[in-house]
Amino acid sequence: MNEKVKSTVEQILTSYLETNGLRKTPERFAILDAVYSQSGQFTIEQVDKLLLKRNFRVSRATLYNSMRLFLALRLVVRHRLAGGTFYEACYASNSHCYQICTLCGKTTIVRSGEINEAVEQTRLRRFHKDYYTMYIYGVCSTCLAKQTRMRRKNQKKE
Amino acid sequence: MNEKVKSTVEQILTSYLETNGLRKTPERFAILDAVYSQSGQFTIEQVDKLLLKRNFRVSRATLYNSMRLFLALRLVVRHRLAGGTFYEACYASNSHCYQICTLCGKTTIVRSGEINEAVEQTRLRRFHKDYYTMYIYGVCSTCLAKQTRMRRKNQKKE
DNA sequence: GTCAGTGCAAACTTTTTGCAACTAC
DNA sequence: GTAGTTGCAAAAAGTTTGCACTGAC
Repeated sequence: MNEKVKSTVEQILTSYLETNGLRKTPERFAILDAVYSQSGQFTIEQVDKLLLKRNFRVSRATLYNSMRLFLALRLVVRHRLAGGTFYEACYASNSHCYQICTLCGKTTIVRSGEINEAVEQTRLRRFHKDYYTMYIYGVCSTCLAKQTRMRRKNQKKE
Repeated sequence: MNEKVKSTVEQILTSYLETNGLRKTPERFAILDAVYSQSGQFTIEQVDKLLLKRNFRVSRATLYNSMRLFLALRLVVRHRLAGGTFYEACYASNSHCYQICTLCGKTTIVRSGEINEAVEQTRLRRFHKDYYTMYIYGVCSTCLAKQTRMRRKNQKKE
């Protein structure tokens, strides 16, 4: 993640902490930086490892506390998928759409104006929309190819 | 859930087990029936409780194994939300859209032709679409009203 | 100096696993 | 009879909590 984004989210965190009378601890900023140094989806474990590599030790509790804070500020999103819990830095994009392969678990972000539009258009009853998360499940081309190959093999056997 | 649906899903399970050389154990059918006796979202715990009420004891392992089986057959969907993990009976409707209140956690199913259409229209790269799950986050009218009342109160104080 | 925040370890929740016993086929 | 399944208990994974200590303000 580039430095400009990092300084922007740092700014968001700073002003949130200040206006709410919370403390600007080095841990929070170190964790935020580590989060925005990840590419794509990552686990709590990976954040911890990166921090250690940078010689910054934090406790599990602090790590989870900070992630919960970032989650509330929507500086990260959390995905609790079949393969486990993953986080993702998400500054400035509130709604998200992913395609997930049900065979290998590979997850890719999808950008679709049509879907955005459709959600926008949809009127919900007794509800004020804020943002959405969508998971489109299916089979990626790699797994599809494997399946096809498999089937051919089995047919030859018979 | 009505009896017709129950017998249909039982049928689906039966034929799956038969064609795959798996066993039609009483546990599997008891659990499936309990799942389809729930209304709306439910937890593993609730399924267990209903089974106990019916004098049918199953181990945790069997419960989870069966749910995993039903998940694969798409007789249930699993939601791993902030408030915990919930399951939902879902025969014959593959894609799902929910509105979730980020304040009280209330979840309601949304039926939107527009969204279905939009997903249908969206072309994904190197991916064969199957079904989707969408969560629209926001604030429900009840919580919205509470917030508004709260604000008025605070303004009066000042 | 004060209190929010941290580290630590233990607790807790949820889910999985290994193994012996059981049973559907 | 023989695998596929189950029950049990222990383990694993993921997350929270209580408490003493620390450090940002």
